[in-house]
Amino acid sequence: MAHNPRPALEHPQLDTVPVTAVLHALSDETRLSIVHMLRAEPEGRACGTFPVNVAPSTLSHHFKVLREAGLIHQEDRGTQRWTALRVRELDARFPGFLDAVIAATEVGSAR
Amino acid sequence: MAHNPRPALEHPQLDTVPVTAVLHALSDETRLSIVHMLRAEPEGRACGTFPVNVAPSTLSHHFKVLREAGLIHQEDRGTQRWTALRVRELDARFPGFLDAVIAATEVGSAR
DNA sequence: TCCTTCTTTCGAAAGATATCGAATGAAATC
DNA sequence: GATTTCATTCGATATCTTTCGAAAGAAGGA
Repeated sequence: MAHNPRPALEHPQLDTVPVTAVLHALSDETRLSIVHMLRAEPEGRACGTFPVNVAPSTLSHHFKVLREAGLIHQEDRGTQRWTALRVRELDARFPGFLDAVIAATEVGSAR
Repeated sequence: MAHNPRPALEHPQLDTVPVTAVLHALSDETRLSIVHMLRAEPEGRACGTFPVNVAPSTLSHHFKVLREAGLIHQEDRGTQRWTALRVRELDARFPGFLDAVIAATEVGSAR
């Protein structure tokens, strides 16, 4: 059997993403912590390197939600998948939003 | 039988509300539209006067979610319940957040 | 007191979500 | 080609959400 190459990942244009989808994507603790980490690393990082307390399959699910909400960009690099925040596009589409969320999380007595 | 007075409504301190709860509260279209309307009316308005497409019991549920997330304040006035956005407190706790969400909704090709 | 108005609670149903383990797939290396 | 690594999909489950209609409760006015 011939090997099929990995399917291209879909990244929606931010214009087409409902604001509610973005808010929903961020309303989960695990996902919010991922966004928070990515905010501090503009280069991004590999999926498996996030220190989260869920199984790999669950983590994969969360990445899918984040990607489909337009929050992250992912690309394959060898056996790993590189993940980065779509900072510029997000700032353009939702001015001030990302910063406000990050700031709110940092103050965060409560997450 | 003596009539019991209406129970006092609980309004959490914003310090104690997880950011994720706020995000979740806003991630529903109906609730987001309510917040949007309230943003334009600092005095607030009566529960029943919101032009939304859900049954009264459903609307009541949404108000509860918004209230418990610290987004709105409610008080009884006669037979009606007056609802207002907790703008000042929200701006203090989550600087820039409310404005960013409202702005994002207004641009809103997609909600 | 009776009736109307406003809103909530209750019970129930349908749908979405987070979670995991096992199996699968692709890339790189041996 | 075989093996290892990285990440996903699948199937299953438990929980949470949204939604409604019916019933109940409180306030105010007739």
